[in-house]
Amino acid sequence: MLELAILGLLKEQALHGYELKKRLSEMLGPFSGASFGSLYPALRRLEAAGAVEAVASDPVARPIPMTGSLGGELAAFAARRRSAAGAKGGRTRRVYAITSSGQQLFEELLAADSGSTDDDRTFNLKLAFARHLPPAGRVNLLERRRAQLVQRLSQARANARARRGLLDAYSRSVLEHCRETTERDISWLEQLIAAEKGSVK
Amino acid sequence: MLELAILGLLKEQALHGYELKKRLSEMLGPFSGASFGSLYPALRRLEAAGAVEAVASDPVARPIPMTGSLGGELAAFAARRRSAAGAKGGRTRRVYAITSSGQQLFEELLAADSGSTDDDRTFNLKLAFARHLPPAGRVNLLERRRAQLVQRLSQARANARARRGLLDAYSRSVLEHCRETTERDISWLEQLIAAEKGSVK
DNA sequence: CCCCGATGTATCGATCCGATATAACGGTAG
DNA sequence: CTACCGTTATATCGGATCGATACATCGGGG
Repeated sequence: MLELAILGLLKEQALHGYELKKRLSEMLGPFSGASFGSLYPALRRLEAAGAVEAVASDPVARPIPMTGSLGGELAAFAARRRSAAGAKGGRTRRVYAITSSGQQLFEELLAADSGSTDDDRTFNLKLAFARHLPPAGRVNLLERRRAQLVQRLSQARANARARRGLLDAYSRSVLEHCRETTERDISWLEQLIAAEKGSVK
Repeated sequence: MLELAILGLLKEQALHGYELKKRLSEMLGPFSGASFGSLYPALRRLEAAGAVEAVASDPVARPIPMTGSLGGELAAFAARRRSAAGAKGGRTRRVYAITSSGQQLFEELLAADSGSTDDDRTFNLKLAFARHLPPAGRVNLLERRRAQLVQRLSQARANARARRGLLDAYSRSVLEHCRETTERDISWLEQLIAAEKGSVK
């Protein structure tokens, strides 16, 4: 859910699309579900829903080039002209800020269960924003994830028993590596859960 | 690339959509990029491209219910009637087999480089089919993947240095866990590469 | 001065996903 | 026997995402 990621970042400060994407990429690694082709439509959706609003078509928003006030006014004029002309691309920044209804939407999305259909990426995203969750919500998120991985693991094991011998070495290697990764994920989660409960106590 | 997965499975034996999905799910875990909403369109694409062909609208393809030849003929008739009526859903199996041009397409997709835009799932898929690759192709695949992960890792580290202190404990935990997972992936790859080179020698 | 690379917004087509509809079959409870 | 239910099976829809590409502006170096 890209919306959640966007709202979470805008919650801290108003940003424009390009910067948003950079932060997203470095926050979730390269597998963030963030590309311009999905980011800009998502921003439009959020804007249409009233969850975010454009705060300033601030042209480049950089310390004024100190050639007197004239420079600033010219830049502003140029921005207006570009905006009015329906410029199809270009460098004029569109800075978005979160609204109060966006804040609310963020809370809802963060706490949403989605009935175990929570993607791997969605979980990482939610955990990265766990600071905005109440302690009970954090534990809940971690426990749900843990249950999901445990189930996935037992299913993988049952499957491995059923098909032992039918697969070649490469397939088996992939499967086993996945199994190990899942096991490590689970023990990571258990550490986090323990830490969470320890801090509450 | 779902096409690659489908062709790889059909290479071993002719299958229908439902079975294809089951094998896909247990082959790549639950993150196989396989859902009916993408599987059936992919089959249609492959059929249109001549890479696969329907071999029999075999109704349930089960040992004939031993009531003489009549049972079989009735079933075949029912299947023909259903097929002609343009049935919108239902249980009539559509079994697909790979064609020689499909074999060729499979080789191409498996060996394709895609200029480092290879997804995590795509890599796992290709590795699972590495048996169909020449030894040099296997090493190439593994080395490419390793280079990709090494780059991802160094980027993540540079990023961590830059933003140290700006992130809360949850974000940092996610990031660090990702880093560890990537490191393990790399050492796994290095094992595979060593094994591959050892077996060649 | 002019081109190059980084910054920035935007869109297109293709693909993939989750939900849902449709339908036939096997078994079992009444 | 039938009425229902869970599994098997194909198919489609709308929406989300992706990768590629286009367009536009700015700063800096040759």
